[in-house]
This record gives sequence, structure tokens and C-alpha cells, in this order.
Amino acid sequence: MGRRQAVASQLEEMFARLQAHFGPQRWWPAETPFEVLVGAVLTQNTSWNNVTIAIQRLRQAELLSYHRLASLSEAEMAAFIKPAGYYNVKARRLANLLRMIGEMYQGEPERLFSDDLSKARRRLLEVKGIGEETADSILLYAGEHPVFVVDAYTYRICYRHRLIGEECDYGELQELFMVHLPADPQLFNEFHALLVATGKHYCKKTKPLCAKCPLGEEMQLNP
DNA sequence: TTCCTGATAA
DNA sequence: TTATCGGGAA
Repeated sequence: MGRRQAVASQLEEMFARLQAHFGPQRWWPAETPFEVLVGAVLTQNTSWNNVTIAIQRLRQAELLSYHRLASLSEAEMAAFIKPAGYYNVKARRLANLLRMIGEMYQGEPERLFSDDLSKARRRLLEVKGIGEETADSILLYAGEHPVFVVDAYTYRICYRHRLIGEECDYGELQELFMVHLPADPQLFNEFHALLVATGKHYCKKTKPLCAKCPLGEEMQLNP
């Protein structure tokens, strides 16, 4: 078996094991694509639990739409999203993102989501505060584009299982998944969600629970 | 105390 | 390469 096939089958087995263990993840936990976009910024280096509190506050105030949210000042926005942490930074980032949607997509987020993948990605990355992971989360979970989302969990799990080296960057890790798997948004959706579940419950930063991990402790060499 | 579905400026 | 942003929960 060639190297390419070997990696492909390892990824497939990883997916199968996680799917069998965790079941359907039903991502992204949001009612609308616009809510996905907001959540993608709020969850930067932040536990999802805290994000849901912030999202609830926005929902309560009926601010989960482009026009309503864009009508707020950054200071007002910051007050609403406070429970998500980094609230001043995130208010600025949301405002930057909404401004781009206003200028490039006539204030209609749907035009961003349905735009050409590479064009939409470039425009998202031009926004200060939107990096590759946040951009790809929006493209996959709000736009249903076939792009694999890489995060700290993906990196940690793949590194510990010796699929990548320490120096592997975002693009290289993303390519590992996208080259070896079919470009299926539904597959990428579920796979990333399952990796997050794994990182959260087993492949933890400190004290990983390798013995109980659905990926098996025999795969991992150096936790 | 540590960690959390990062990104940027210094 | 490192410092900074931050509230919430374990």
C-alpha cells in the first residue's frame, strides 16, 4: 500500500471510530448562518459554553441579524458579548466583519455565504481579526463549502498520532485532510466536530485520557 | 489554577 | 518569538 493510501485509510478509520463512539454531532449549533458567523468570532480561543451565554444575550435583544447588529456601536456590542471574553477585541472584529459585508456584499451575509469559495475566503481573511480557522468555519458551517477546518484540537490529535510534525502549519494540516478525503461538506462538517469532541473529552492539553480514547492508545506514541 | 472550537501587535 | 485580550467553569 502506498503512502497516500495509508494516510487515507488512517483518516477514514479515525473518522469511523469517532463516529461510532460519539454519534452525530449536529454542528454548527446555531439557528441561522448569520448566527454561525457571529459564533465563529466569539468562540476564538474561548469555551463554547461562554459563547452560548453571549449568543443568548444577543438573541434576547433580537440582535442576531446583520442590520440590527451593524446598528450598534462597538462599545454597545462589547457589553452584550461580555460573557464570551475578549469582548473589546471581539466587538472590533465583528464590526470589521460586518463592515466588509456592507461594502462587498451590500449588507447581505447570504451573498458572502453563497459566493465563490476562494473569493469569499480571500475577503474574509482581509478582515482584521478573521484568521484561517475563523474564515474556514464560516465557509464550511455557514456557506457549506467543502473546506476542512483546522484548530488546536486537530493539530494536537494529529501530532500525538504522528500524522504530522511539530512544525506543520495550518495550510499543511488542512491539506492533509483535503487531499486524502473526498471534498464533501457533510463529511468535513462531521469530522471537524468529532475532532473537537475528542480533544475536549480525551485528547486534552494536559492529562490526556489515552487509555479510554476511542482512537485507541496503541496509535499514540508520545502524549 | 488551568483551559477554552485564535488572531494580532509588539 | 512573545505578550495581549478575558469571563466562566472545573
